[in-house]
Amino acid sequence: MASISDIHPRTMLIRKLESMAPLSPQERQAIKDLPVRMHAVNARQDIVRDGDQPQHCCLILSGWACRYKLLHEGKRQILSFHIAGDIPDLGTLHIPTMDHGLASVTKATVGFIPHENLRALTEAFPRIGALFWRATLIDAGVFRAWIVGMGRRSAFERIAHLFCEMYLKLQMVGLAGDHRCPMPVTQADLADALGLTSVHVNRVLQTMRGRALITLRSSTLVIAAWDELIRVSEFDPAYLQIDHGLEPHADVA
Amino acid sequence: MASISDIHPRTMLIRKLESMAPLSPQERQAIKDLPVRMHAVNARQDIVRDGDQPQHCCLILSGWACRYKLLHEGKRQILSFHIAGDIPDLGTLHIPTMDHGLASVTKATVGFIPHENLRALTEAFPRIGALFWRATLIDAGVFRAWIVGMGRRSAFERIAHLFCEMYLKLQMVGLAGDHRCPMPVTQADLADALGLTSVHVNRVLQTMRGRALITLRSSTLVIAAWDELIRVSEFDPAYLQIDHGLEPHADVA
DNA sequence: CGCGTCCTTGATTTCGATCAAAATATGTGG
DNA sequence: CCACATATTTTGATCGAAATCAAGGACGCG
Repeated sequence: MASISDIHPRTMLIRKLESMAPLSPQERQAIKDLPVRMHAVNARQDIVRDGDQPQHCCLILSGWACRYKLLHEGKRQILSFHIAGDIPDLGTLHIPTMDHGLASVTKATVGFIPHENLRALTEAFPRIGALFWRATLIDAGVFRAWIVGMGRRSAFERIAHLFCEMYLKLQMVGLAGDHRCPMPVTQADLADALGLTSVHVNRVLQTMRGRALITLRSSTLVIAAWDELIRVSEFDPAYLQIDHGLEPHADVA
Repeated sequence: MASISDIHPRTMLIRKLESMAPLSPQERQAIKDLPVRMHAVNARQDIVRDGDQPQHCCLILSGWACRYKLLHEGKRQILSFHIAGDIPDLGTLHIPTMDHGLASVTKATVGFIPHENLRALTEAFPRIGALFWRATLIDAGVFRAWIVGMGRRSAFERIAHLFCEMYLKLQMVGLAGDHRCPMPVTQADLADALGLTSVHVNRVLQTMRGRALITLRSSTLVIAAWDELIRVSEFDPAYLQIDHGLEPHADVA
């Protein structure tokens, strides 16, 4: 039974950054010294609102979150999904006003870290600053992948592509494996993420199940035919910058 | 008659950065000292290819460029348009392998700046590093705006939105004004940028002309009904981070 | 002035949207 | 643990925006 106190927020951050590049003991310590204000949020709650000028960044510790934008007549576009280890609003360090909202998808735990401490951290340890920058660049790569999907892929291909993407993202932080991962989103959420309607998402999912490509029940996705999903969606994981075979380089002060 | 030698590459960069934040004399000087290798490219030529690992960044000095991704059966998705002052591949400083291509749209002049010099610059002047980071964050905001458009806007609204976006981007660097700007793209380019077909773009443009919203002839866009275009496309310029309160571009010699 | 690129037009098709309602989960308080 | 309320998924019928296919026509440009 996980409770807030079981989550070690700074460890989560260290693990995430070390999946990109090794950290020195001093860097690790500086991260451990960051003040993090823990916060539990219910499903479907705003964490940061469109137009806000937050003075802290939000580290996701458990659950899923999403960025979104609301349009006229209740239309919504989800811009990205975020999982443990992500800091979706890192950009507020340099762009003060949010041009979109950040909300929980599921019940979630988030840690708020004041801008001033993050700034002090990146000033004291420019390599950490570079990793933060790199994280936002990877996010941008995901945005580009979504643009490609929305512009040039069918509904079927888009859904398949998103499943591959989320599976790998979850796998990176140890939350997926064996072609099985959490997928705690409604079909309406998927629709809002992929530029479709929930009715159509439903029909495509049935096709996928019918072809025995996936199962998706009680918020768990099982990808029965990984290669096939990769193939039909032309999924190339390069943009996720998964750093396999990361041997710890001892040097680089 | 502008020739390569008339373009002052470092001045372009200084002007761009100063549109985001004022620079100190030392910072300006360091930028002036950057080595820039000038290069003229014809229309529709690759500048950086998908999969490349460039050792330099590309500063656009004149003309238009675009990022793009190719898919099966010749499908293409344009991911962004870039104009003078942009460094579309700044991200290669921290993400070595390109996950998309960069090509000229028109004849263009570009300046290549070695990574090592840019890295030295950002190490010596962290504030410039922050501005570079900020520039990539603004790019990400544009990606998000495109996602919203492709997901939830009609063809008409998408085209209108893009026109507003490009007009303001051009205005920021002094290349547009009076609701008139260059728009040197084919209808097929627009289609590939917006997830449409050129046939449909053509028909929507005719509708726009018919309603006297725009004229678009010989690569020049005139927006006859700015407010109307803004309204129908729900265009909110916030994501472009246009910093009013600094006069547009007092010439920096 | 000829040729390739780009734009335009028409006819037809299709993928996904829309509208409406039923069936099934999920959750909550008593 | 059940009963009720709410949210989500599923199904069916119809519609519509944009794609596709196919030809002409216009224009820059060398």
